Amino acid sequence: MRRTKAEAEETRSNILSAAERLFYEKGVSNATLEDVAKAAGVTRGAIYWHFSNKTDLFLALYNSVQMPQEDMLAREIEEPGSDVLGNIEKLTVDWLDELASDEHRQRIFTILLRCDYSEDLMPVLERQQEVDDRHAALLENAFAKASSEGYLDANWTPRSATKALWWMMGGLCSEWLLFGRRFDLAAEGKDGLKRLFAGFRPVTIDMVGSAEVHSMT
Amino acid sequence: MRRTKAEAEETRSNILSAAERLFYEKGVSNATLEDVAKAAGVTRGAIYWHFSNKTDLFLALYNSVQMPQEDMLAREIEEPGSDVLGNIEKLTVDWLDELASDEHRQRIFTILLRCDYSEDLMPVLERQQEVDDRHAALLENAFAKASSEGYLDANWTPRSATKALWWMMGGLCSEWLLFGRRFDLAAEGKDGLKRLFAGFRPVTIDMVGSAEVHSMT
DNA sequence: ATTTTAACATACATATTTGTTTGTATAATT
DNA sequence: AATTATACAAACAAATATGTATGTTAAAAT
Repeated sequence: MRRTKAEAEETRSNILSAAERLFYEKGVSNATLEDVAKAAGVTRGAIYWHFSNKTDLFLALYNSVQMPQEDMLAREIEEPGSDVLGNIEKLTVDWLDELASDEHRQRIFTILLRCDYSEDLMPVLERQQEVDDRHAALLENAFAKASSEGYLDANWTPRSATKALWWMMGGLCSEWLLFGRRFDLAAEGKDGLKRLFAGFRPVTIDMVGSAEVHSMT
Repeated sequence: MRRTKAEAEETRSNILSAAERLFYEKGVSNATLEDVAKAAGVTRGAIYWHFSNKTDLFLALYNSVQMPQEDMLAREIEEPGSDVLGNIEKLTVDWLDELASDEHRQRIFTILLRCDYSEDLMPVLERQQEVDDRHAALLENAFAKASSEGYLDANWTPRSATKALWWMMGGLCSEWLLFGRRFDLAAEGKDGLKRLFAGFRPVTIDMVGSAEVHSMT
């Protein structure tokens, strides 16, 4: 039953998809390698051939998903003179759209969210932290640029705006993923972001007219 | 070795605390009942006497933490004429303070966040959802009251404000709990909430002065 | 055409965890 | 004071998952 290299690569990939489905459905630690093997149409022998153990399989799965478009974010910031806040907002909304339409990514993120990280999975947590930190730093740079150009309302600092956006995105996606996707992520997210970003932009005189003016109490 | 009723109740509580610590440290599914028993200074016999199995123990632990102060929120809304938005903000900040100073609650929440919910734990997830929904509904009521009294900026609706606040709190607490509490939850949370709530309040003429006025492009 | 080796399947040995059963000392009951 | 039921500990049985070792077949290599 010796397979050609292409076939072997296919079973490897089959194992990975099966692992993704089962880790997602039963949780990483509740899914057994026997389950994964059966779902992939192979025996554990195949799994142990391609991966050294469950942790290794998990790490391979984790590495198989390419993380969000940092480069895009970085490039958007470079673009001079354009509407920086608008760019950030668009990028964020796009990211939500992608997540909403990519079940693969949904499952991976869900797995990452709700797996309990025992000691051997710590590298995953740490790498997640790294990526997050870099990402947040880029965001803060973008907001800093917006701020220096006068496009950030005085109420916000680059750092606070970054965090508000970050936390809102985190809460939004977590709730959506963990609680059965009970709402339209793209639509609701877009709406929420629109309002949040409206708050980021400086207030202009003509905006005040529409609101009732309250006297200070 | 038959113990008095009080002693028995104490071992039961010891088991619960040990379970809390170990579920927190190793994750629910990676912590064995033997671990818990050892940590509690008993044998598994004691655990099986007080609880029927691990799931039951987990549920008991979950039930032992009283959920956030819905009643307080409900009462605050009733209070007439007062600054509703201010009340919500204060309540939220207080909630963060409590979480920041209550390690017990921190561990419970962390456990709930990162345990993978296999089928037998589903009741927990569902109850969490229930509580969350009720809580969110109360919040929305409060924002609706604020709105009807003209205290909510036109940019926001009760529902959108609720969600923005909800998601931000969720993201904030999740990041803090899951990523090693790397920042000052109470301080940063308070700051972020201050800015978010500033955006909730209607803009008044005198606020515009401090900001540079940009011409419309 | 042989030989070798890659890509698995199969079988096995072991460790781990769980659930249950039995034993037992003592508090509570009568 | 004798009995009973409680609150466990200790032992046992069974299931489950893991890791490894061995077998097998066909693709490559020679």
